Amino acid sequence: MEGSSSSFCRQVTTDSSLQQDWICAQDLLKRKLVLQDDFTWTISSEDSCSEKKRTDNLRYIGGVDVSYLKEYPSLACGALVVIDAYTSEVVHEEYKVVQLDIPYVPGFLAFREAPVLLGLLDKMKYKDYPYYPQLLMVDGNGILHPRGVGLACHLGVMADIPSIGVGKNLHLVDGLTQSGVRQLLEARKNVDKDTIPLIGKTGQVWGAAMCSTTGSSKPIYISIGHRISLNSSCKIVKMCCKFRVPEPIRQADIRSRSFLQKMQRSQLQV
DNA sequence: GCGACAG
DNA sequence: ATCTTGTCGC
Repeated sequence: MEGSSSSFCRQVTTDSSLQQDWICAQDLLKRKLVLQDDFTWTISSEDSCSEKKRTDNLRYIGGVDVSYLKEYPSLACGALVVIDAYTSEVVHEEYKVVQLDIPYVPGFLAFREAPVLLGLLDKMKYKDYPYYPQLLMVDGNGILHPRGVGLACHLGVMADIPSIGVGKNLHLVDGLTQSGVRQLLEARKNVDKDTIPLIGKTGQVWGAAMCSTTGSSKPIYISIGHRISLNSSCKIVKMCCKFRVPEPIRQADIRSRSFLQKMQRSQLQV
């Protein structure tokens, strides 16, 4: 039948009028973005900070991620962890298991993952827990996005918190390619640079690619989320990288996955 | 027209 | 994103 292919496409790509709504929402969010440093704390530059200035330093960094199970693709676990930048230890963790009916569509990740994550931030604030994060690190991009408003921007604006986007894979935008970026990084290694700006064919700076650990060839992709500059973003991410993925996101990733799997096992035994 | 596409 | 074991190396 002639209608079969179009209805199949509609299933896969999501209703187009819904996507128009999403684009509209993203355009509104984009107007509220602040692309420069807008916070009161300072970034601890190793030991060069005096004892009394320490209290003004960035200390509590939030990391968020969402995990899934293959068996139940619509089941998800959102996680928010807070890391003490001085010790790298987790000082707070929040989880929420939800059913997600919104599919993952490239360019619209926020509409799938933001609600549960915003709920976790709200809960921390509402319950007046200590360690409410001063900054949010997000597993997903900031302005490195087809319309310049990725998940990290979305969360930053909605929760009014400085945020940084960290992608493990490059979102292909404005002519950027993985291979092109890697070539540039390879060339810069000879001059002791592990971070390069991501400049598209239009000249736009979308973020930065960083080889975050010594000797790693696979970069991570950093972009502004909200209320922070790219420079500060890179400094902070670098500061958090014990491994390739910065600790706040890495812990959110590990713990959300294990939370979901523990839950699955206990359900099976009942 | 075809392929590519964060998590 | 998800599944999965061992295994190579510091």
